[in-house]
Amino acid sequence: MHYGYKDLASLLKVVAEPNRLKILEMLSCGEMCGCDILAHFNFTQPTLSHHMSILEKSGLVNVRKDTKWHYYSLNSNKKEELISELTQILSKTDHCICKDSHSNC
Amino acid sequence: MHYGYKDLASLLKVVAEPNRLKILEMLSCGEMCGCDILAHFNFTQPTLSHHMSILEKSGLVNVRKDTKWHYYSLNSNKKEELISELTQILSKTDHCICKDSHSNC
DNA sequence: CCTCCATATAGATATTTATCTATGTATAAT
DNA sequence: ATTATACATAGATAAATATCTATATGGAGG
Repeated sequence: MHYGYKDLASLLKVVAEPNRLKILEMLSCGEMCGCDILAHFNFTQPTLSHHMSILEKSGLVNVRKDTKWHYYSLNSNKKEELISELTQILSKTDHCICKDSHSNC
Repeated sequence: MHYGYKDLASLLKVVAEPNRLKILEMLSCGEMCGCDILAHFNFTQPTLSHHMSILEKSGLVNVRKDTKWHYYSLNSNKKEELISELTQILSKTDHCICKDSHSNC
């Protein structure tokens, strides 16, 4: 159920990039194909392909492939999961590492 | 009021590191000094110093310096700000870039 | 004054990563 | 068939960064 530090950090790294943040914001409005996304950026198509691949592998973005076009959309479940995990790790909880018997704090 | 993509990405980068996530979780339980934090990790003291410096500069962590010891604590306002900004950018809103007249999506 | 302890700084290194150019693949249209 | 379009892959490069060792700073206590 809960992510480890490494897994959550990996997911946060996906989001910790200005261009990917902008892409995610765009997808929050609805499905878009790659070429329409690309039109909003100054970088090249292989760079977008790289970013979309990272977003896809993270699970934050889904793809629907219709012949030539790839339609990308935000995975709301994964988005909620990210925010939930981040919120919990930054909040005082019972299962905090400081409540651990191995801890000396 | 709102962060730009670059600013939010910078703040997310601070959090997108497993050791810093663990530090922040520890601080969510309350104030801790550097040497107590260090005891929970396998890396060296300069490495902790590096991580604490990043956390401090980001505003996510406050420091209270009492002679030899530095007591670190979580800045709840900044934490809330981070979660709020991330939530908003991933949510369908009126000021989304897709509503921009310069956009063609 | 000298020694321990907590923290910071300097400098080096290895890894990651965002970007590019060049090219490949697959589908659509003429 | 040929050309154009959408996307992916390969390989190179420059920048960022997490870590280390070595050393400095500065307070506490004998």
